[in-house]
Amino acid sequence: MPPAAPVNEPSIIPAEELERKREVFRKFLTRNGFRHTNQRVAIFDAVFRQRENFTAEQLLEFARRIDRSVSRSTVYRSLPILVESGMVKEIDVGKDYKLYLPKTGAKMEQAQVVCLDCDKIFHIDAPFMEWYGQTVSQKLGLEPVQQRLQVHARCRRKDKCPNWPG
Amino acid sequence: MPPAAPVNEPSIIPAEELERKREVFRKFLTRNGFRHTNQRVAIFDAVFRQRENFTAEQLLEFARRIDRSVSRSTVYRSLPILVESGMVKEIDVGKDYKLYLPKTGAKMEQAQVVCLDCDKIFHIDAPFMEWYGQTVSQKLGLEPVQQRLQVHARCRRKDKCPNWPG
DNA sequence: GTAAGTGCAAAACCTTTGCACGTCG
DNA sequence: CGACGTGCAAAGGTTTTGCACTTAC
Repeated sequence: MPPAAPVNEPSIIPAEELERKREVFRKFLTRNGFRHTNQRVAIFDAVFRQRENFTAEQLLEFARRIDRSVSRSTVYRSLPILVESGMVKEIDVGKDYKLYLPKTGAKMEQAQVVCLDCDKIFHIDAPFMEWYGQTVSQKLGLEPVQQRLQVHARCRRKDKCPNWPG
Repeated sequence: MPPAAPVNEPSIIPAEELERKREVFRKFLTRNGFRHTNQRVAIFDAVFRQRENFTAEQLLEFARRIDRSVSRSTVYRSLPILVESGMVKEIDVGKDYKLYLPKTGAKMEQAQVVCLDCDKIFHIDAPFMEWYGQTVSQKLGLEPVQQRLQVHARCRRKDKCPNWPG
């Protein structure tokens, strides 16, 4: 059961910063031979109106509020580009859908604490993670690409969960 | 593209130890109100003939060599029981299928290093992982259930990968 | 005997893809 | 114009489920 649709909130990011990010994205597209389409911009904007992590399906709904013509295919085809651009983070916590998150600022590596009762995800800095990935990979003669540290936990009683809505 | 079918190797485990494990499993079933069926035993035996991690589909094939009547449904319905019994470990490395592994002896927490080029998975002791999960969960008022640390890396040239077949 | 287990095939679910049309550059 | 992008619907691939039949206890 994927998370319900998010509420359409105004961007957390100051207008000027958003504009700057849009410009970075535009340059990324051009530089890599991608085209600058209305749909991609709508999806991009939808991403940066989020303050929580969201699913592809949620992003579709959100982007459609900005541009009705955005289709599911385009969302799914755009997400890898957004991730590749480094402006969006993709998280896989072992559920059957992936989660996405706008990258604001230069964040360091983070671990996720996933509450199995209320599905809330906490993001926690884990600076040692990168070091660990490098060390271990090197020992095996491999080249580290990415690492992830996830803790699955329970709040037991939903109303006691620090992040339970309400 | 899921891994190819495994080769049917004899059990790594000494016959007597396997017998003992079978008994533990039998008791687990009885104690929890599950029934002791031929199919479950065949699946159990199939698991403990493996020395590498395997998919549900591979397990089906393997179990069928022991008991032709084993069906896909039964494999998928048995795996959660095997995992719950603590005798089989389930690993999710972000591919679209889960991996399973017989638990031999009392292993400590392990991290996985996943080679993105050859799909090989290395299991590495990471004793600090449990400590980390507890510490972080406690800070959030949650009860830790499980944690996982995964490093995704590349061997770049397949023939150079320490685990590339051949 | 009766509740639990099983096999089969269909369904579920997110994600990907083929194809014809649209549009950016 | 010509290649890249898009929408739609159908396909993909693993895992789950409904149902009628078996079987363990």
